[in-house]
Amino acid sequence: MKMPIKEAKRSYDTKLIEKDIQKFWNENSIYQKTDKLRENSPKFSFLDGPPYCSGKIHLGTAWNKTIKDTFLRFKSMSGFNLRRQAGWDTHGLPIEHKVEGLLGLKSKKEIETKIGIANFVEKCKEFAIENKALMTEQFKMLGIWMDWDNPYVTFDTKYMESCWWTLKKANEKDLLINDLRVITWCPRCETALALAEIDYENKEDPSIYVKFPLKESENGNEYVLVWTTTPWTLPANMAICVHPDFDYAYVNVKSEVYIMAEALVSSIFEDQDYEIIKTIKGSELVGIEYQHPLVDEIPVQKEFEHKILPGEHVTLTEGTGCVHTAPGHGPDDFDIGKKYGLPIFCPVDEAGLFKKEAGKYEGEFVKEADPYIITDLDVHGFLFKEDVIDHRYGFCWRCKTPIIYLATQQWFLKVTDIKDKMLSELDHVEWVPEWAGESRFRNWVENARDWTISRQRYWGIPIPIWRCEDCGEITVIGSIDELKEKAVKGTLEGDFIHRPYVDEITIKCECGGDMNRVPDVLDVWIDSGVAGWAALHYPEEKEMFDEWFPYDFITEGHDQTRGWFYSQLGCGVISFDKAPYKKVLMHGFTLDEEGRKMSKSLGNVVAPDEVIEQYSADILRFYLLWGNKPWEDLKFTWDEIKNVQKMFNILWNVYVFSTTYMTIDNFNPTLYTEKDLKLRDEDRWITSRANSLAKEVTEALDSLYLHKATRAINHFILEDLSRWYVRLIRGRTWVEKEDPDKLGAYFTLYNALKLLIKTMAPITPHITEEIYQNLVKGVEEDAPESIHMEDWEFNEDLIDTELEENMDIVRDIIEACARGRDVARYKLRWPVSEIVVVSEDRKVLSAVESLKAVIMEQANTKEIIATDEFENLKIIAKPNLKTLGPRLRGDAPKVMKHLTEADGSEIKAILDAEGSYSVEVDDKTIELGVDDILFETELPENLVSADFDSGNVFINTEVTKEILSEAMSRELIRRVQDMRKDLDLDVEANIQVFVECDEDFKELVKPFFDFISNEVRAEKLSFEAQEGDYTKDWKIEDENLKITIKKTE
RNA sequence: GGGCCCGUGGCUCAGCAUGGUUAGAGCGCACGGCUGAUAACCGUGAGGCCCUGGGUUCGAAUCCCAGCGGGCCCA
Repeated sequence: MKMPIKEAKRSYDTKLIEKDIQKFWNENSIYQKTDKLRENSPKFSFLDGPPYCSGKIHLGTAWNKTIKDTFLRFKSMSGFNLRRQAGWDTHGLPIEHKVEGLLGLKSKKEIETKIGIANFVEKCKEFAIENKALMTEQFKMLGIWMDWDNPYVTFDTKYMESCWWTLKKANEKDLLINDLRVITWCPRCETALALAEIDYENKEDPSIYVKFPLKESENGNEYVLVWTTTPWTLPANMAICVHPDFDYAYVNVKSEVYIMAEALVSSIFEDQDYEIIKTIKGSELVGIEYQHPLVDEIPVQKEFEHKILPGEHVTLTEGTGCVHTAPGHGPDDFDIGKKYGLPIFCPVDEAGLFKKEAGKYEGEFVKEADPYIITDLDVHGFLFKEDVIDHRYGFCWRCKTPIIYLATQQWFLKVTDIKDKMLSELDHVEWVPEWAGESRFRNWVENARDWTISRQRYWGIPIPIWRCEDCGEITVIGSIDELKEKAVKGTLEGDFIHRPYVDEITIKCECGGDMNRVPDVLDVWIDSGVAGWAALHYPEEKEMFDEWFPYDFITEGHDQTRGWFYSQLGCGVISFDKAPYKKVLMHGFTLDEEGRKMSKSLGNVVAPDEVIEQYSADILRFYLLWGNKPWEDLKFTWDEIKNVQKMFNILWNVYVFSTTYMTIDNFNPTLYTEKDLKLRDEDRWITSRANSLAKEVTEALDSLYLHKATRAINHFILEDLSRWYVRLIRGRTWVEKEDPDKLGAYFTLYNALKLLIKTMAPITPHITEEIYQNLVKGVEEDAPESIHMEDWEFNEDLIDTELEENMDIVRDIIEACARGRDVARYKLRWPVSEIVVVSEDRKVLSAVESLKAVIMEQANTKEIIATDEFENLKIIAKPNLKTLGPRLRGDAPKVMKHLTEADGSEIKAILDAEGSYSVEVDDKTIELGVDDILFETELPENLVSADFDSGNVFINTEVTKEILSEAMSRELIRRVQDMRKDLDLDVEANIQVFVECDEDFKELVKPFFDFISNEVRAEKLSFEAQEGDYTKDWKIEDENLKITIKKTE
């Protein structure tokens, strides 16, 4: 025999519940059992986008995992065998920085000189492991079910091995190249950065116009005018680009001539007198030689030729149309340099310091050299104008140092060669929302450039390239076995695959020379890009891969357009010629209440633990899926969290209400079939609603419209269950016997609640489990051990849309009755004799007919009538003086007297039938037409009306003796109930009641003795004064009375 | 400069892919009510050029075009 349903705790103690439930899951291995349960079901594979091991999850991460968890729990209940391995991103700059800080290291060089790479890497690893453990706990607190015991971790040897394999694959396809190119560079981290590693923020920079003197000009006074915001790149100037098709003007100002785009002349010389001497095409300027403005400072510059070159990239949006070109410091510049055979002159080293070639500026940090360069230009008279500009600039995403462009030798993946394949693969991926893939991501891929994958750092997957010292040949190692086979020197044990151990391994080249590893590590975006197969350790292990790859579903934030969505697609195409995922949900960002990004510097970060601490994991989860559409940014607002909490409180109250009565009656739904019960319309209605809800939620979750699911649940709990159904059945729960009518309510409530918590389980796994363990497990012998092991199901046959529509109408009507009573100051506690519902809508009339009992009880009326016309209205006819006044003159008052005295409805009938009505006045007969008479209606006395959507209600508020008698009885009951509550009596406790009052009052309530006794659970109701446990004076209407209650044992 | 998204009462958001009575909630505000789910709850009311301007249509918050404002990504 199972434990029966127990009375729920009065207060909703979320923290305790969640702690207990998580303990229950742990101790009974519920997660493992749930997965095992569906082991032989159809597969559904999911890949977790690995969060970075920063140590603390933020709200966005919480949102991300909540979406994943909800969808996966839903899939699991729907009968799928899931792969939901958690993943961790562990390598890279953020941890390196953190460790540098911890160890008090100030530069990259100090890592090698002060503590050594081995110690440094070891520390990074320790740090990652620590953080991973911390974050796992935080995710568990949120109730996220993933395989936490067997996650994939990017520093695992096996994981890295799979990554190497992908690089080898790239090399086989000739997609792995080494090249000198201008790339984005962080001078603080002294490493290359990929586009995905750059943040853009506003920054102030100098904005200067520089005069480049022509080598030969008539009066020696002609200059090319050039604009730049990076003066430090001027030492590397090799050319000036003009657009061959634009018009260029020779502008004479004072005694000097400036060459620049004609279209921009007025914006540069706005307040000055100037004269355009001549205008020529840009193409005509090509080939003109000029002199570098800083030759005195940078002697090397004397050795170069400087010319004007054509450039299609030149625009007229800003500047002068003459573009300073430094092939060592800009991608466009670099392309021009290559095209015209310019030297790729880059006098800046990896730390951003000017090298010897930079002459006077040697040793200076580039950005700090700006003022010196500007001053020098000014001294030479080459500075035309100096200003400051506030513009968007790129920063290293981890250390926030402004990036610079440098020409360096790096390793690239030739994404440009596989771009077309990536785009065609993209067509096979389903995106939610559609535009995320069709527009946003497609646009990003279309503009893809080759991917710089080498990093000059330590904590990362070492690039698996060995190069021969003698012949320069390279080998890309694709597995540990291959390395072991080819290695001639170095350790091959322990964590040998990380730096520095891997650096010591040498390989024999075919030429007989020694091959050493290229000392770079890989861009961390490669780490996660290969997760699809590295997590399965492919190709070393093939079985799992065949079962699960490619993945059915992934979901991440919109920042991953340039990140993980992209890196996975690229790596997938390199490795398998296909996208590794089939369906993607792109979700939004969490913003603060003002819609700003949450960031430490703004101090507006809300931590998930803070929300869990104050509210609960379930409330946070529900809120995150409720506040907004998943793909839009979510403004986090505490007020809204509070709102969600209110909803859960109400759900809890419904649960408390249910268990209170079910416990008293020791109710067990498995003992009854529908034959034993009396089911009312409202029971069938809530059953229908519950199934409709389940259907709606199914569709919403399936399509990832998660907000629709939560909103539907919210509506059901508040409107249908709490505000309506519980209200309707309240009377039935108070009956003190094995009443089929009461049992019908219990039975229905039980099943509605059960279906509701099952439907909510994926979203709020704790509270639903809590209710399930008591309610369902309390009575159902063969119920699964956990709600999460239940099957996702609902019964479409129980959905009765007509009944649901009728109930909607009836609710409207009942609310209208309440409004009417309110206007008439007539309490709901007092019954009325009759209510008439008037509507021309047949649906309304039939709804009233079919749910008559509901209205009668809720509107507290003895009679309900539905009709399309209300006959009791008094119709008053009045003359239309606008038409009659001028016509009748003196007779008008007489006609008025006649009309008001006559029966209005009779006049209306005649007028409607004959089109006119005649009045006899002083021997005259006056014919009145339709326009001559106005009708007004008047409610008979004791009648009050109110409107609802498609009609009106009329309430008869006449207080007859019978009505008053019942009203007084109910008033009395209310008082006694109030006193019971003051005494804090058990719901089922019996009492004795003694009432002292006038004889009149006694007579009034006498017919309701039994009713009163029953309602207040009085064994004895007497009108004699007697001592008791509690006595209180009351006033009902004008009646003073004294009530005494005595507890009975 | 380009791509994408967003713009609905004071606030947070539905509704918009599929155009159709009077645009819905909740919070807040004002007023009222209820009292065995009650450290709750319920009702009523005020409050909307649905960003602006064009267009398509019998009909536009919804579809199309242009603009304005905000955000993200890129140049």
